[in-house]
Formats: sequence, structure tokens, C-alpha cells
Amino acid sequence: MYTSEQEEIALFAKVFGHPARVAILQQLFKIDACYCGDLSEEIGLAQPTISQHLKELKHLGLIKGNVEGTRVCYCIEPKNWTKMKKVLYQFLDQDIPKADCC
Amino acid sequence: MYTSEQEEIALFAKVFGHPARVAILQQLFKIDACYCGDLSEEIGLAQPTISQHLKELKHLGLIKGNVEGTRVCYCIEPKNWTKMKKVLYQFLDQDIPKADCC
DNA sequence: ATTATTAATCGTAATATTGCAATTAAACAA
DNA sequence: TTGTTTAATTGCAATATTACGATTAATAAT
Repeated sequence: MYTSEQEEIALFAKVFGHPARVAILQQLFKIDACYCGDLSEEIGLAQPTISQHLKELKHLGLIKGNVEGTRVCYCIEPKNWTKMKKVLYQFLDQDIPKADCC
Repeated sequence: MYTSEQEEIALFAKVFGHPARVAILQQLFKIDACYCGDLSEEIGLAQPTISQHLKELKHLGLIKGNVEGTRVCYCIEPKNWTKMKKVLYQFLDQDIPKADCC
């Protein structure tokens, strides 16, 4: 029904389609590494909710979590972030017709 | 709860979060202008479904539709597409820490 | 061993999304 | 006018997403 490219674009875009995940990622960029509980406090969502969003981001490979005792330190996974960017850029950067079409 | 920037990013990303809308946009880029019925046939979804997706894209200002008799010709709205790109790029292009963080 | 801390998982309610058949609306054609 | 064509709208069922309380799991501290 859809090309694998279309599916991939949609999958990546979907994960950014909720402000909580955008906020999580912005926080990880800002402070470089962060614990689940800190994100929960910073963003204002319950811990299980943050955990759930982190799981989705991790599943797509955009972040990784490192266990440090009882806590888990999350951060951006640079390689996959770059790969994701390439996929989305190819879609977003399509040539726009100069003249109005209709 | 969220910044207006986070909401805006999520709103734009969400519309790309479904392969049908990605397919519609790719088709509009490819053939420059297109009718609802043609999209329905090309993509393989019922006309009302396509119409619904077009509505969402139009609501965000990414496409526009021009009535031509009984048909409606849809195409990319270049200005808003560029504006949307700026918003998403600012988010996607955040500096990635060089060293592994955790 | 017991307790404390932190994150993951489970279960569930509320809400949102998706897809389509049926219908309506609008413009054109005869 | 009457029929034809095309897209929008409505109504609804199926599915997915989101949020969180309660619980569990894992490690650390005493």
C-alpha cells in the first residue's frame, strides 16, 4: 500500500508528533544526559508516562539509556539521529514549484 | 505545560506521521497539482478518506485547493511549506554532543 | 536481611485517529 | 430541468494513543 520510504518517514515524524516527546528530546539536547525522574519533574508528567515516551524514542533508536545504579541516564543516540535527519530532509527538501500551480 | 514552540513542532510532525499524508504530499510534489479523485486512485484509499487527509493538510496551510468546476485541484502551498521547514529544521538541527554521553 | 530509591511494566479509562459507506453539496452538461 | 460528475460531510466502527495509579524489578544503602 505504501512504499517503505513513506512508512519510514511517517514513523519518524510520528514520534515527534507529541509535545511531550519533543520536550524530552529538547531537554536531552540541552543538558546532554538526563534521568527519567528528572524529566518527569521538569516536564510535569507522571513517571510512568515519561517512561512510556522514552521507550518509544528508544525503540526508534533516537535515544539510549544507561543504567547507573537505581537510575537510568538517557541521552541522544547521535548516529541514528543523523540517519533520521537524512530521511526527513529528503522528504522536506523536495523542490517546490516556483509558480503557483492552481 | 508545553512551550508554543514544542506544540508547533509536534503539530507539524504529526501531520507527517501517517503514510497516507506522506504519499499525498509526495504525489503533489511529483505532479505539481492533482485532483482528489486521482489521489484516491493513485494511493488506494477511498475518496472520503483522502478528502479527510487533504483537509488536515489544508488546515495546517501546507496545501491549497482550487475549485475547477466539479473538481478541486490541490497543490503545495510554497510559503507555508518553507515556514514549516524552518520550524522543524531548528528542532532537528540541534547540536549533537560529539562524545558519547552515557 | 531490611529498607529506600528509581525506573519499568501492567491494567485501565479517556480520548484521538483512521477508514469507509452513505449522503449531501456544488458545478457542469444535455 | 434533469441527470452526471466530483468532492465534502456525516455517522459510525475499529483501532491507536495518552496518561496515570498500582505494582513489580533492580540496585543501593543501612
